Amino acid sequence: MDITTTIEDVANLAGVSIKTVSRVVNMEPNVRPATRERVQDAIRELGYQPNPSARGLASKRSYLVGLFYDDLMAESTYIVNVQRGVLTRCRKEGYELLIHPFNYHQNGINGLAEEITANIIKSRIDGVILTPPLSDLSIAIETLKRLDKPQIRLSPGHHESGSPCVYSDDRIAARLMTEHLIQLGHKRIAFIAGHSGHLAIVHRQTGFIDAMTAAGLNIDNASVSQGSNTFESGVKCAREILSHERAPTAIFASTDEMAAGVMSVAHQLGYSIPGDLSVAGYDNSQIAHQVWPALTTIAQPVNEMAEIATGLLIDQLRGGKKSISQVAMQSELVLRDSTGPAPC
Amino acid sequence: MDITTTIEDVANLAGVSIKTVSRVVNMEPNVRPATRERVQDAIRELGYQPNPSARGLASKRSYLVGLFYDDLMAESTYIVNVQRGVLTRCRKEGYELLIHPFNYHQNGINGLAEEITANIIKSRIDGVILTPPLSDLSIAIETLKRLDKPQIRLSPGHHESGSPCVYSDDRIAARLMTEHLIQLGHKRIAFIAGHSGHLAIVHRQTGFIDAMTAAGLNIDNASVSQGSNTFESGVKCAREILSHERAPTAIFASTDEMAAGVMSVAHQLGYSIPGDLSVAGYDNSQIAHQVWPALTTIAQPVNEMAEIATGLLIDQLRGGKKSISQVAMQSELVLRDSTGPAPC
DNA sequence: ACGTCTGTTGTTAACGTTTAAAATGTGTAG
DNA sequence: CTACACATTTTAAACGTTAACAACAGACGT
Repeated sequence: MDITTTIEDVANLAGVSIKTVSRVVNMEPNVRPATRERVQDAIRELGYQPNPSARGLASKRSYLVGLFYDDLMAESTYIVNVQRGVLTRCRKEGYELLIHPFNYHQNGINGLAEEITANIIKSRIDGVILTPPLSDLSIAIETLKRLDKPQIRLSPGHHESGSPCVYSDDRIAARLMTEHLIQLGHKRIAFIAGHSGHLAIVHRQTGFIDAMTAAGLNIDNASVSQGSNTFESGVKCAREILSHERAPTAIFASTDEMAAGVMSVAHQLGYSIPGDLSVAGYDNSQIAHQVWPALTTIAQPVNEMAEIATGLLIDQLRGGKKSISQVAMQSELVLRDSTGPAPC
Repeated sequence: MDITTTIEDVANLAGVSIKTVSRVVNMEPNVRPATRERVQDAIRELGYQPNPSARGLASKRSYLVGLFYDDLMAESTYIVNVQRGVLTRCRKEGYELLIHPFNYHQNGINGLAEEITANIIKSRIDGVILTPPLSDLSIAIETLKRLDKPQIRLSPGHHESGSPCVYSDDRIAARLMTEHLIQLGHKRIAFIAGHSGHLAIVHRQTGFIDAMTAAGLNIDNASVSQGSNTFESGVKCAREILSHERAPTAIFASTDEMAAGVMSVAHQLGYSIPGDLSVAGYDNSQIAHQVWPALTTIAQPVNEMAEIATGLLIDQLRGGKKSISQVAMQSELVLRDSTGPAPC
């Protein structure tokens, strides 16, 4: 129970050398089952916890993983869930998590490389989990490679880079959502794109276009407007979209925040949702439950993806199987009350 | 620039012993300015970064601080801002942050003590930042004291415990908000309380009662209803409150999420805000901007509080001034468009 | 000039673990 | 019964830093 119990105490109690204790602790082979048992008993009895600093010094590992994300995303449901998933896995595997938000919009893209380098050198991180939009910046990927830091990316789609990655295909999911709207009879559907620095947004837009094209529906200039992921930008876009003479009967916003902005405007303008206008979002954020009616959206299994990614990273750190480098996960269409049949 | 540069390399380049380099790195006294300069040049030239594991091993410090919070709060704007503030200060001071969400609702309050103990022993944390509602549980405070871990609390009000704390007085701020509503001419004001496990909520309710009593306004049973901090609970309470024959003309919800729930119901029932009904929240969460009209609320300087708290903790860790143990910060009334004059 | 103090620098031994190499046992084939 | 291979265990030397103490230098009072 004492925090100052050392490997030597355990060795003495078990009547073996410290190296044998080390073997047991690290689950190394070549320990006789009986010995292993004896050591484990001693560990339990003394409540021994290996000293991470000593370990780190001797083995040149820190048992720390870093979560790198865009500070602008810090408040998003996405990042919070990633944190949760990563933490869950870290605890299981005996790793700790260091969170590192980045502010690369001020210093530009080169500043980012420097900032990453500084962070890696200063912190003793063993490996990095990269989240969007950082995970889609080759400068980030390459910088970490140059520093020889194991990394795993969470990404909105398949990627050629060959760097290990857990992804869900946003293009397919966006297509799914659009098809849902089309099935409800909507013909004039508007899409609100988001921050173009996010690859996810690009994929979602492509998925929208895929579905529209496949259904033979018209995509004119007015069909796609440019937001920036935020509620406010959703408001702005909606004002514009709904001011047109032949306004769409459905709006698919590429983030839930923007969709919430759309709904707010729609209510103000007297639209009934989904009677007059269907609204769909993407991400299954908290806000999707906090609007009325509840928002139809796409849910990625963020928690699970983060857990899996962390697992893969730790495998990599343990020098194990580098084979599995790309894992695909399925997003889900969550039908709620903000979408309904097109008005006649 | 090489990550494997050691203190010895620096010592050789500067022509001094490693101890002198150590002195310079740790800003210890008794180094001649000229020597210090020479060492600093060498450090710069080699891009030397002290090895944290070696440091930790020798000094029994880890340069890691832990942020302990309730996992249920993980998605709140509050916790996100605390994370940001803490990180800002940690970076300045050369510390790293370990985030530790706790799930003590399943295992009960005793489970919490064990969980904290396990976390402290396993992780090499030097000190802990406790956030509400953990910071108001004496079991948490006492457990850390027993483990001899320096701690600092972020709290919604003054506290007798004597443990160091940065707080903003929620009672006073809630009184301020209530007075604002009273000044607008409201006489029937409803208060929606939140999760009673949060001391903040209790203080906010007391502040509400303070103001009502001081103004000679009636507080009957119907004036205070019981929510649980969430949007959904706000919806539930609002349905009830607004179903009464003499419904209030203003509702003060003790969290923004609940206030947003209230607004959603009010819109559905055809109330105009703030024409027919004023709504106020607390926390200045993201959602306060994402409702229409924008929500009048109370803003705590969360970022700043977290920074200061972290600074105090690190001072403590450095063995410095333990004198300043309670810092009070001012919350601010943020007037937006959801509150207005009472209807005649 | 001498000792003494004070500020500066150096030396040596931890700190608790892993790694590499050496030593001991244990079983099996000849 | 011996020898050799192989599994298990021990020993000794890192790892890079700080802590404790020793040594040295120059300033100062006597």
